[in-house]
Amino acid sequence: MVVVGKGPWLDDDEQKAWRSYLLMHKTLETHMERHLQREYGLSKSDFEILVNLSESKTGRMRAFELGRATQWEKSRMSHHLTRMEKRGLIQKVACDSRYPEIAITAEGMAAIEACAPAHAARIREFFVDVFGPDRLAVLGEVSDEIVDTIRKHEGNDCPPEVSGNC
Amino acid sequence: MVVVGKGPWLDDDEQKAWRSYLLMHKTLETHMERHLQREYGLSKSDFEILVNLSESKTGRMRAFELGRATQWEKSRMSHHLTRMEKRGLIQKVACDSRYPEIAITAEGMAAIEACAPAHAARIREFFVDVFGPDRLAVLGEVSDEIVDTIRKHEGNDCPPEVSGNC
DNA sequence: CGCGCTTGGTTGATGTGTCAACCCAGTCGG
DNA sequence: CCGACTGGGTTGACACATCAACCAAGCGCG
Repeated sequence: MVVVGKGPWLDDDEQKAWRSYLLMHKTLETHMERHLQREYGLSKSDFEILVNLSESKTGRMRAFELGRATQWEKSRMSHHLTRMEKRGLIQKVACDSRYPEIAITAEGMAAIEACAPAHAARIREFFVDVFGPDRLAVLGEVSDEIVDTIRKHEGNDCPPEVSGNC
Repeated sequence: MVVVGKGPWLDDDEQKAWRSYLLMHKTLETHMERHLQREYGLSKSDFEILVNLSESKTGRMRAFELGRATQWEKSRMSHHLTRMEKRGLIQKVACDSRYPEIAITAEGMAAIEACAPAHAARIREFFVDVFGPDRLAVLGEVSDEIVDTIRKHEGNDCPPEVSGNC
């Protein structure tokens, strides 16, 4: 069924590993998201924003800083921040006349502090501990290599566009 | 900043590996999806469906078989198949009086055959070759272990619900 | 028979992501 | 000073995912 040899095709082992990986990621992601949503009413996106804000010294960041940290497109950021503000998790505060800062609210802080321990515990249980230290270290290395490879490749396609959504 | 010790918290190395992994996955997924979308007009979801249909002997499957293969919720499947039919990639054909079969159309077949080589080449370039055979084999093993771990855990929570959307 | 349960599937409301277009304040070259 | 360009951000239309509710066979069993 699978064409072998010199072509771009994957051989059976490669195919199998790739599909195992895809299934693993989907299973893990679904599990984590459902947990976050059902127990704490936060989506993965909410969580990402709140983590970044809560880890910053001041609890405030500009939208484009969040964009750099999360790798989201700016329109997604804008939409999601609007929704989060409506739910009281963050607040847009005007500061330097033009371009508001995004501030985490007490409610937002409470939400992330409530869910963080359980979230971390799940990462440990289903990911970190199953890998174990050695294999986990290897994964970290390969992950960075892959990101570099893709970045380098995309750099070739569109050199000038840096932080826009190339 | 990070609480260490016996708690659920991740230590620095673990945190770093986990975040590298997340970034890698997002970068890779975004790259693959954009490629598929821009060059071939297919979403990742379209691709998944078409792969399954094109790999089946008859080019036809029931919706719930596709659901088993893709791990999608049934409503997502229904919505997406409706949209794909509207675009001419698949067709719902009535057969056993009740419950249509999903058949890949000539157009759908052409679409996936057109994009498959380039898609496989990208998986090879950015994933398989960066890992290399040894590390890739390890990843495959760990992935299966993780899926087992999560499945076992979820089995504890909700034993009777098998294929529904527990 | 008739009641209820399960299975496969659809529907609609709502929340979320993406794309393209736009806005507005600097800024830089003339 | 004026026009073009850039960077940060918003908007609207649309594609997509999720949830809960529903529908319609078929099955089991009293």
